[in-house]
Amino acid sequence: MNAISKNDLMTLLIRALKTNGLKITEKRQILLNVFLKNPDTHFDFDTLYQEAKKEWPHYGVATLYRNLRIFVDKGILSENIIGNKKYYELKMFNKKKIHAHLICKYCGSIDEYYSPDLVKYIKMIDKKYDFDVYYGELNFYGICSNCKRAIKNDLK
Amino acid sequence: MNAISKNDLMTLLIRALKTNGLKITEKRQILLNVFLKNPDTHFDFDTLYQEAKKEWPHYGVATLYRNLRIFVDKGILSENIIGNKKYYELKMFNKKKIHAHLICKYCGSIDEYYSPDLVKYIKMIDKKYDFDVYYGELNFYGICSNCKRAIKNDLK
DNA sequence: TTGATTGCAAAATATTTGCACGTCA
DNA sequence: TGACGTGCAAATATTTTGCAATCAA
Repeated sequence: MNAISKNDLMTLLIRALKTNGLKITEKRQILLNVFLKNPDTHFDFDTLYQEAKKEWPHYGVATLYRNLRIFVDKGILSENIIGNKKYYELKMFNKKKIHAHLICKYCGSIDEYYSPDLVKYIKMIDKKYDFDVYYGELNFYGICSNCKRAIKNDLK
Repeated sequence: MNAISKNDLMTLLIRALKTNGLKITEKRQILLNVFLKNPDTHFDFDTLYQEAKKEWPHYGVATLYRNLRIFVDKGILSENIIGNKKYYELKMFNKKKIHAHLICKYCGSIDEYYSPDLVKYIKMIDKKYDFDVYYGELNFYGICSNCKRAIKNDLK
């Protein structure tokens, strides 16, 4: 196994900042670190804000809003709106790039789903509509297997 | 051709209101009529508000917000968030139900796309993840054919 | 040094709510 | 009539902006 360490990932992220002409500030590192600590999570604004404040109590909302926007623009984070909330995730972790979210209406869990069929499907859109897809948001709402099981048990 | 007339569609919508225990008020009819007038359009709040005000100058924001939420909850309208805006469309027109939006980053146009492959794709998710999909939002961002052509001409 | 970044507070937007009045069934 | 719906204004929530101070390069 050659899993990439969190330190390595941070190095990559810092390189990404440099590449984009952004300064490596402590506030930005704190933010990116929140993502690194929990790579599979989709964070909403409030959670990010609370987590950032744990590291730096004076972290300002404006700073967070500004950096989120910059990071999304520069392609470091992706933004996904589910329900009424915006969720952010490190694009780095989604080498799969375009993936789908499976959102459970019962427990609110957000899982990711990816398959080569999705790529095939997108290529088909390109061809059929002469539309160049370069990014996609796919949200499927439904009931996850855990909740299905729980519901069945309740009915017993 | 047996195209359904707008009157018929309004009748269906009114029936939908009744079925859901909602009163048939003038304000609601005005709102639904905005959608009927332009069936293929995805309306944002401001556009809906302006259109409603044309028919009833005192139409209030609260009324519009409330009715939009009710209609979305009852499944009469669907809500889709693109960029920072919420867009609404009559579900009635989307018998296809789950369809994708092709959003052009240049001109902002929003086209709809549907194919049986999408249905197949969703069924696969059901099976593979044991996740019951009952609704989906799919937004693909890219460049539409018109803009591609325009860009090519500019480069000449 | 110098332009980018930050925190704070204020401003601008977006959305919801309380309430008196109106109206659909 | 009576519950539901509406408009207005006020309250909240969300996001952006101006600006002086600070910081990274």
